[in-house]
Amino acid sequence: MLYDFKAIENRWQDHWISNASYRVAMDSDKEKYYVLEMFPYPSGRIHMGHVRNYSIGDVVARYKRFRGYNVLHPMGWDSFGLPAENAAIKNNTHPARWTYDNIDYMRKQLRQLGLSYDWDREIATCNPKYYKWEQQIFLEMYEKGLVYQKTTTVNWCETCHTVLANEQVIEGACWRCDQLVEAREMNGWFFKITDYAEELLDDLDKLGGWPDKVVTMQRNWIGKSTGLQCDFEVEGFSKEEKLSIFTTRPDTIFGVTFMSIAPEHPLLKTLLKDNPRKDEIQEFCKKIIREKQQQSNQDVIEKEGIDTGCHCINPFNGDRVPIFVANFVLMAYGTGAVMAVPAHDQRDFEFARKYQLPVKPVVIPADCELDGNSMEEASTLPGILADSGDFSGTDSEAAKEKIIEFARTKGFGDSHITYRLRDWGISRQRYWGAPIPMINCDTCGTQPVPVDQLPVTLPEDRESQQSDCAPLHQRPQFYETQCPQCGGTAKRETDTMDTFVESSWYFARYSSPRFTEAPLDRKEASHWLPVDQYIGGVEHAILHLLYSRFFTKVLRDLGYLDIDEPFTNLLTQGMVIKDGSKMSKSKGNVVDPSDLINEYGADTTRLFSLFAAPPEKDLEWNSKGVEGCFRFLNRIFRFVQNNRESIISGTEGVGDPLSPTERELHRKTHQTIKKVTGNIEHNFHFNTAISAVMELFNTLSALTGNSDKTPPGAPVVSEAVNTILLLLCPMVPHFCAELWSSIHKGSSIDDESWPSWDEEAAKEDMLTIVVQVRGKVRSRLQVAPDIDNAALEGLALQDENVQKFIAGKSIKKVIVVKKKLVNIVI
RNA sequence: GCCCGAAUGGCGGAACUGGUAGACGCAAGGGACUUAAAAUCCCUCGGCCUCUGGCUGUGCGAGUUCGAUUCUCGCUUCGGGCACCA
Repeated sequence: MLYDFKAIENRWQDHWISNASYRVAMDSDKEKYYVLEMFPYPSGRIHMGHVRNYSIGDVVARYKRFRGYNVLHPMGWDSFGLPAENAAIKNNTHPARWTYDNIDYMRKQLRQLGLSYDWDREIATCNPKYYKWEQQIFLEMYEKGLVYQKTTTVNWCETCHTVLANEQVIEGACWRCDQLVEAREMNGWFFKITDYAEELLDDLDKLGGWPDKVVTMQRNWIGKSTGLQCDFEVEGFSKEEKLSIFTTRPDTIFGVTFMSIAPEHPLLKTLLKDNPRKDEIQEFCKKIIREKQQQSNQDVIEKEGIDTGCHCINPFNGDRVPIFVANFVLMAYGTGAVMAVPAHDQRDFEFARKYQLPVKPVVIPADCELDGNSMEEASTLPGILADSGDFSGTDSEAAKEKIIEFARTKGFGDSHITYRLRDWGISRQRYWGAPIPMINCDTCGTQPVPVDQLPVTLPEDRESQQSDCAPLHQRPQFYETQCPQCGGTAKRETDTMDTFVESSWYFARYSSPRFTEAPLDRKEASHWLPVDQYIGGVEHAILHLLYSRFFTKVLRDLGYLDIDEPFTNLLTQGMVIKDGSKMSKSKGNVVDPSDLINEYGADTTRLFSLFAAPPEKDLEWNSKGVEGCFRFLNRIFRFVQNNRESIISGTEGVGDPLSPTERELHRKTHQTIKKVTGNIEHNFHFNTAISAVMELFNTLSALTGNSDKTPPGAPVVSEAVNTILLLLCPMVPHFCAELWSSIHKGSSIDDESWPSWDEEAAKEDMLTIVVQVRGKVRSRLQVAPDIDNAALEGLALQDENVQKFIAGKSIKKVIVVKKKLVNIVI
C-alpha cells in the first residue's frame, strides 16, 4: 500500500469537521490556552505566507491540546477593505458578493490544510452582526470623549482615493498600493490614541513575550520627549499673541538667536496683518507648503526660510530675536515653533549660516572652546553653561531642571512631554467599510446614532463608479435621515471606518462570537483573554499591534475587558521568499499552495514550511526540499506498513532486560522526546524538532535493518514508532492520525497525551570526552559517565595520540571539564 | 543621519549557560538492485597538503581566555525600522 495522502487527508478532515473535534467551551477543568494567528484578508486564494502562518499556529494549538490545555484556536476574515471595491468595479459585481465568494473558497483551502480551528467561532468583519458592535464601541468611545472630529492636514492616497492614518504611510507611500501620499486639508474622525500614549509606552515593559524588535519599534513610534514648553512674547503684540515653543534642550535657551515657525503656524496670520512684506511672505509660505506636499519623506530638502520682520523676546535674558518662517519646522510636532540655537543644533546651525544669523555657544563641553564665528557644525555634547546669566557655570544636565523650574516660578513656561504619536484618523472615503454611526443636523449639530438603531448598515445597491466624493455620499437613500435630537431632516456621516478598526478587537470577539447583548460577553472575555500566543507577520509591528493594544485598553476602560494587554506572547514569522525576493504575482515567483497540496498533500506542505527555517526567519522556498519531506513521510509510512504486526504486538510496553540495540533505540527515543519538547516549549524551533525526529527514525531504520546485530524486539520498536507519531502529530496531523489508528484499533491519537521522557533511559552509557592539547582536538575517549576528574586526566595523558603531542614537553596545566573535555596546556 | 537585526559548506540551516564546528535536509559524485528507467538502499561530500596523518576554516581586523561561531572593541556588507521630532 502506497502513502495515499489524498484519501488519508480527506478522511481525517471530514472526521474533524463532522465531529467538530476542535470546538471548545469555557466550562472545562482544563486550563485555557488561546492561540491565534492574524486573520486573513479574503483576497481570493491563500498564499504560502498563510500556509506558513497557520501551520505554525496549528502546531502550537495541537501541541497545547496534547499537553492538556483547553485550547481556543479560532479563525475568521478581515473582510472589509478596498480590494473588494476595486474587484467589484472590475467584475461588475457587488463587494459583498466578491468577498463572500472568496471567503467560501479560502475556507475550503484552509480546511484542506487540516488546521484545527473551532469553526463554530468563525467571524467575518463585514457582517453587520460584527460591525454593529464596532459601531456601539465607537459610540461608547464618543461618549467618553475618545472620538472627535477635526479638520486637519491628512495623508491622501490618490490611487486608493482615501485618507490614510500616519501608521499606514510607509516611507511616504500608501501601505497598500505604494502610491506617494499627498497632504490634504480635510475633515475627519479621530480616535484619541494619544490619551493612551503614556500607558502604551509604559506597558511595553510588560511585553516580555514579544520580540525586542517590535517593542523597540513601538517605543520609537510613540516617541516620547520631555522638555520645556516656554512662551516668547512678540514685540508689538499683546501678551495673548505670544509664541509658544517646545524644546528638549532648555539648557541652551540663552543661546537662542532666532525663532523658526512652520508655514502653517496660526500666529502667522496675526504677524502678517499690517506687515509691509505680507504678500512676499505669504507667497513663500505657499511655496514651501507645496514643496513639502510633493516631497517624498525620503529626501531631506535644502533648508529655506524667510524673515517675517517681527521679533520676539527671550524671557530668560530679554534678547530680541527675529522670527523666521522655515521649511523644516513641522506644524504637527510640538507647537509648530522652534527656538533656534544654532550653536547646539545642526539644523539651526545650517539655517543660521545660510542667512547670516549669529551663532552663540552657551554649553561648553569639557576641554573645548567654542567660537560662534568659526564653528563648522553644531556642538551637541553636554558641558558647562556659559553666557547664561545666573545659570552660567552650571552643568548642562542639571541646568535643564533648574531652567524649567525657573520658568515655572516666573510663569512663562513649564516642563512638558511631547509624543510623536498622533491621533488615529479613522475616516475613510470608501464604501466597503463599517459606516461611522453619526448624524449631522443643521440645527443640533453632530449627533450620535442612538444605540437601539444600530447597526447602520451599508446600502446594497451600490453603483459601480469611481467619483471624487465618498461613495456613500452619492447615496441619498443612505444618508438622508432624521435627527435623533429634533427629528428634522439630517444627514448621515458618509465616511466609513478604517478597516484596522475591525482588526483591533476581533481577537476579543472570538471569545463570544455569537453574543447578541453586547460587543463582548464579559464572562467569556475574562476567561479566554488575553491571547496566550499570537502569530503573524512582522509588517504589523506598529499598525495592527499598536491599534489592538489601544483598543484593549479602551475596552478595559469601557468595562468589557479586565486585561491591560491583548497578546502575552508574540511570534513574528518571516516572509516566504523565492529566488531572493518575497513571493508576489508581479515578480512571477508565487507557488500556489493548492498545487502543492495536490501533488504532495497538506502534511508534506506543512512539514516543509516548518522544517525549512525557524519560524521567525525568512523561508527560502525550495521545491526539492519539499520532496525531501515527502520522502521522509513515505519512509515512515512504509516502515509502519512493513512492521505493522510486530508494532501491534509490542504495544504492551518496554520491559527489562534490554539488549544493546534495544537500549540504543530506547535511549534515542527518550532523548528525542526531550529534545522535541524543549524545542517547542523554548522557542518554537520546529525545524530542529523535526530534524530530531528524523534522527530517531534514522536510528530506528538502521537498527532494524542491520543484519549484523540482533534487531531490537517489538516493544522497543513499538515505543519508537508511537513516539514518532505523537511528536510529529502537531505538524502532520492527518498522517499521524492515520498511522496511529492503523496500529491502535479503535483509539484516536487526539485522545493521547504528549509523551514524557525518562531521564534515566535518555542517559548515555558512555560519554565521549574530547582531549585537546593547547586547545586543539587530538583524541576522543569513551568513558563511563561517573568517571572522576583525576582518572579522566590520567587516561587523557596516556592516550597514544595525545602522547605524540606532549612527548618531551612540560605540562603547564590540565583543564578538565566534567563530561565534556580535557585540555592539556604545554 | 539615528536605532535595531543578521553574516557558518554548493544551498536551507544545526551547535544548551564559552568546550568535538557543519546535526537534519537538499543538491552533487560514486555504487547496489533493474533488460532499462523510476522508486529504494549503501558510500563520499568545507578548503588545502607530503592524505591510516596534518594544516586551515564560522564576513574582516584586534582583544579577553587553557579554549571564541558564542564575550569585548573597531570595521565591512546585507536586511529591517525611523527620518528635518526641536
